[in-house]
Amino acid sequence: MGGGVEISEKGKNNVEDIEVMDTPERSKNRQIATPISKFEESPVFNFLNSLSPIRPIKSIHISQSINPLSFASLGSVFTSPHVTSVRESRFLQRHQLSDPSKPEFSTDDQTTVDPENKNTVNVTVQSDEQKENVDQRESDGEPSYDCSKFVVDFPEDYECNSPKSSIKAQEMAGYAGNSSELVPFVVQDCETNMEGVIHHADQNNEGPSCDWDNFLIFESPVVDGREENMYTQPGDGTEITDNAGEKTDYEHLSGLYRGMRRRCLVFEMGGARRKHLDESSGSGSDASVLLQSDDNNTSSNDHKLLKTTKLPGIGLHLNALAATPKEYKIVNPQDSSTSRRLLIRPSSSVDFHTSNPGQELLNNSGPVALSLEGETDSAQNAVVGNVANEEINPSSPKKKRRKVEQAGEGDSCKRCNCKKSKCLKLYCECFAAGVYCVEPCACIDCFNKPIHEDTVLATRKQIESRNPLAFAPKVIKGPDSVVEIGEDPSKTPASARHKRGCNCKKSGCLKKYCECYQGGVGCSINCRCEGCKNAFGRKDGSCAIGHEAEAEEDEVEMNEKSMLDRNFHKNGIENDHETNMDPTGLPITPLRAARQSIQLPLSSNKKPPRSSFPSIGSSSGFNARQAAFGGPNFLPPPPKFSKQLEMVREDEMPEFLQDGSSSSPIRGIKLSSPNRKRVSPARSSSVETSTGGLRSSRKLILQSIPSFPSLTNNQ
DNA sequence: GAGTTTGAAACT
DNA sequence: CAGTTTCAAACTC
Repeated sequence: MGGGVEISEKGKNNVEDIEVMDTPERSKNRQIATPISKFEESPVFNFLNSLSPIRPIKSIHISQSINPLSFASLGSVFTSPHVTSVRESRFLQRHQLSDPSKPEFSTDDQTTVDPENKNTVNVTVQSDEQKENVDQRESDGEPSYDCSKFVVDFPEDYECNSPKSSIKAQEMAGYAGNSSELVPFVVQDCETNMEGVIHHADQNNEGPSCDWDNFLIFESPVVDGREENMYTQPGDGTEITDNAGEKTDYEHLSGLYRGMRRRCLVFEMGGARRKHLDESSGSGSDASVLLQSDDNNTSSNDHKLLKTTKLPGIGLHLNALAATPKEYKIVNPQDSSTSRRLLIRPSSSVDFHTSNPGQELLNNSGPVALSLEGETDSAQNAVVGNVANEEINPSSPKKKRRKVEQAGEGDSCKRCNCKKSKCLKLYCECFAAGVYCVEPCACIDCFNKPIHEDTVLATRKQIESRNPLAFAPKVIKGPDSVVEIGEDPSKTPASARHKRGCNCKKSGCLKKYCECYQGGVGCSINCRCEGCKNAFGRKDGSCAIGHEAEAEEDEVEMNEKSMLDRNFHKNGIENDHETNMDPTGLPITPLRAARQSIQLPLSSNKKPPRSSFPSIGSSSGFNARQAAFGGPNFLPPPPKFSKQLEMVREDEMPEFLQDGSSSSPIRGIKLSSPNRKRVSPARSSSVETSTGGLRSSRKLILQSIPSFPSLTNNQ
């Protein structure tokens, strides 16, 4: 991408430049949000405000803001996966953060994590809050991107943004449509944040610097002259290096800064990075080493960042998410578990998952993150080395799995036991989830590893050719769980649905055999199940829990579908949101990484769900569900599919953009015949996805529709 | 831990 | 498209 180039060019630019680089979301939010200032005064707003550590300076558009996020960058989404990735990252971040259960959140001393958490305080409120934060940031001139998380915590303390930012943000709104442009922006946002911080530090060595020190725990050996050299880029370096005398203090900052920027870069520019990685020689054994070797500042930056954050899973993938609290603290970059990468192709479409800066920050597996896109040979090798264990030691898969489960790892971490499929079929959870198999896996003859990237990608393509939505999330969650904040929490969110529906005959949709149940969603008319007793909602519309919502949803869904169709005809864009999947097949893996979970209601399982989702991704949906099921204690097994829910839409969008004709919303709409045995994935999925999105945010959708025109216009 | 059940995925 | 087979997870003992 040109993003890299732009970045370097703009590197000099300080806050101002960065500020200028408004994120697409931001711009959109701004556009959409402005009218919504009225929400500030709403009780909900107040509530959220109370929850949020950050003081809302600007009006917060709760409901609408959500839309922007979810739909937000239609243009961007369509245009570039990168942009979406960023957005996705937000979602991920939110979810992760949102989960209260996680130790991370609970601990105050978490230097790196907590800050972020602050950013995304409550899951239920998350989107709103985030928006608030975003708004604030916008108002403050702070970049809204995930990469800016660091800054986010310190918004007040570190107000590096120049007033110009707000003004420029508007200007930037025009960019929303252009992905290529957006990417750089994102990167810059990251940089900007950091720069802003740095500037601030320069100006005020005192306060902020101290905080940063605490915040930034740079373990990385990398902080040395060499690194300095590596990182010094035009502009960036200047700021950091300018204060030679104070260099010591800034090293951390610079490292962080660099790391952030790199992260952005990395995610944004998978291809470039990949190249670099390939070039990098190899000390492949250690991912961190690889990173360092990486020619771009980015790699080293990430490395630093990763180390700095010390949170596992920075790259965030499923692995990262899966990491147990312990793992988080003990982050071992080399640990294969952490090193799992999404099976994303270097291509843009894939980048989504990589782009979860937020998560990355949260989760430390920096090297992992790199590996995601990188797939560099060396990187691969490094990863491979880690992964090799899996292949070599397939023994006691269940044991491992259980162990992991017990450890509290969530869905985010897939662990398969494939023996015959070579982990190249959808039978393999890892493969299906778009992630490489990792150590915990007990698979045999596994080809789902970075080493076999080509094979994996080829296989993926093949499968996708067969079923474009094969890798799409099976359960579709509402555009934003937050959406339903206003609704009665006791009701089942019903924001999620299984795209294709299940075909259960004996399990009564009460066991994890049922994808719907596993995904924590109710069965719908799309299901061909027999004797459905799904606790989340029965096919017939009755729902053991929150059936009201369920039934309501169905109705709404139908209405929505019709609405959507109409709207689609008009705009032709909306679908994109909901429909994901890159035709190329590059998944949305990143999204999957998110694997937010909607937790199952009391699962019959005594054991923790195989892929028990750590509480990381508690989504609003989850919360609602939780409430519905009886509160915090209720921890249903994490849905296997929910993982990808949030990001899905965005991911899917590109495809539609590319091929709008192929999946017309209309076509999809009438997918569901109750009795149909199998729904053609493409249709059903597209439709369902759209509907799913609608459901979750049906109210929003209606609202959001109007906003689209503006977005498109910008483009 | 081994074996069974289940339903999705894959195949025909 | 329907039926069958394969597969691996979920589950039971």
